Amino acid sequence: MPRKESVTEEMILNTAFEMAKNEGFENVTARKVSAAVGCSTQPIFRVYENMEGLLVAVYEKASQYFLDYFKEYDKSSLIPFGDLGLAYISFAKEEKNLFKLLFVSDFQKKKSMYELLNGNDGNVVREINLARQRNCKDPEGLFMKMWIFIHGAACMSLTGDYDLDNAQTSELLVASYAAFSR
Amino acid sequence: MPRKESVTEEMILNTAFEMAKNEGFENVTARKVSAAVGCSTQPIFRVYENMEGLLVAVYEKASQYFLDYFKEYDKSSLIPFGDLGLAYISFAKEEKNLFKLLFVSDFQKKKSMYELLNGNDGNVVREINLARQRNCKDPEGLFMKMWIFIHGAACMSLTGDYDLDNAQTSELLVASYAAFSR
DNA sequence: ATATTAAAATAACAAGTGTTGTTAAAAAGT
DNA sequence: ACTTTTTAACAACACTTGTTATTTTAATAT
Repeated sequence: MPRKESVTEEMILNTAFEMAKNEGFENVTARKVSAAVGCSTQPIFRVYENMEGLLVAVYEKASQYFLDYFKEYDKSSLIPFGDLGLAYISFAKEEKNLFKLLFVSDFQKKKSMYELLNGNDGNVVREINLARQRNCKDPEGLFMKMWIFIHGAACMSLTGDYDLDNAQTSELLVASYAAFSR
Repeated sequence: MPRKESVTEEMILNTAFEMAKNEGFENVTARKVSAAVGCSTQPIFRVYENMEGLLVAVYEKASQYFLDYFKEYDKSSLIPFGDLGLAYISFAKEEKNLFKLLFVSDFQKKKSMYELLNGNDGNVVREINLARQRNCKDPEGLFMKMWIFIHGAACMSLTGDYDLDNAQTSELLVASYAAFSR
């Protein structure tokens, strides 16, 4: 006897996510989402308790999107942190809005950088172990230095102050690994 | 014959700047500024054509504030880019809101990172020349690498992912200079 | 067919934003 | 005193935000 739902949680979340991706997280508003879905604001508040609920869901989807992005990424780097770093910088360049949300915003429910990077597959731990296998004496310290560098390049790309392509970035990471790991 | 002005441009700008510094640039609104000044919104629009005019003035004041901050900063680093880098990271830690405005936001009227850093005194050029004097073969390339690293540390401090004090940071910069400059 | 019941639409509220008439107030020349 | 001129306040407009009360719509069981 109840009316069949025509606006699903999936429709709302996908639309809100695309909006965060294309127009920025701060532009995800109830009215804009509902207009894009093609409904009133009401279905949003049936599915989510309030806007914060939807925004948390968008954030979660964004973090999963990043992990999937990395999983799909070419894994041919010769150095530890090379693939992860190249994917990270490339993600910053290609998905500025999502990168900002995940790694530079002060969104309340944000995970720490390490937690998000590591993911369920232990991306960071794996790379640190790889460095250890290569007789690096302080793999954690190496990770710290490498990641400060990688994060710096990624953040500079957001403001247009970093303009190297993937091949050049790859060389740069190899050079910085060589510099830091002696 | 004119009525004496009781709300000056200086009062408005100083108040708006303090607000950007303490509560964030995005919270500088006409009503909040006027409430803090203790007047109506009217004087703001007498002095500035519109809010963008005030915001640009706040931005300019913030960039001057950064340059003054650097000028006052301890200049005892033994390496090129050491003082500038340490001041930059320290500024990011102490003045998160202003740092975000100046170096990570997408404010329309923003200067490029290099332009702002260099300032009127040629801070960057001076450091690059210092590196050249020390027989560095590619001082510009060294600056790029060093600054990617420095910017990375500064940005990570914004999100709580970098937690070294000034002494540790100083050591880190010396180490990275040693690594990059061979 | 009709009653039931949940979904969706409509419309509104309250709070916030930039901005702009209009009006009151005050200082100074006449 | 009176007029001129500038400043500032008040109030309002038009807009956006999250949220919610009310009404309409649709699907099904009876």
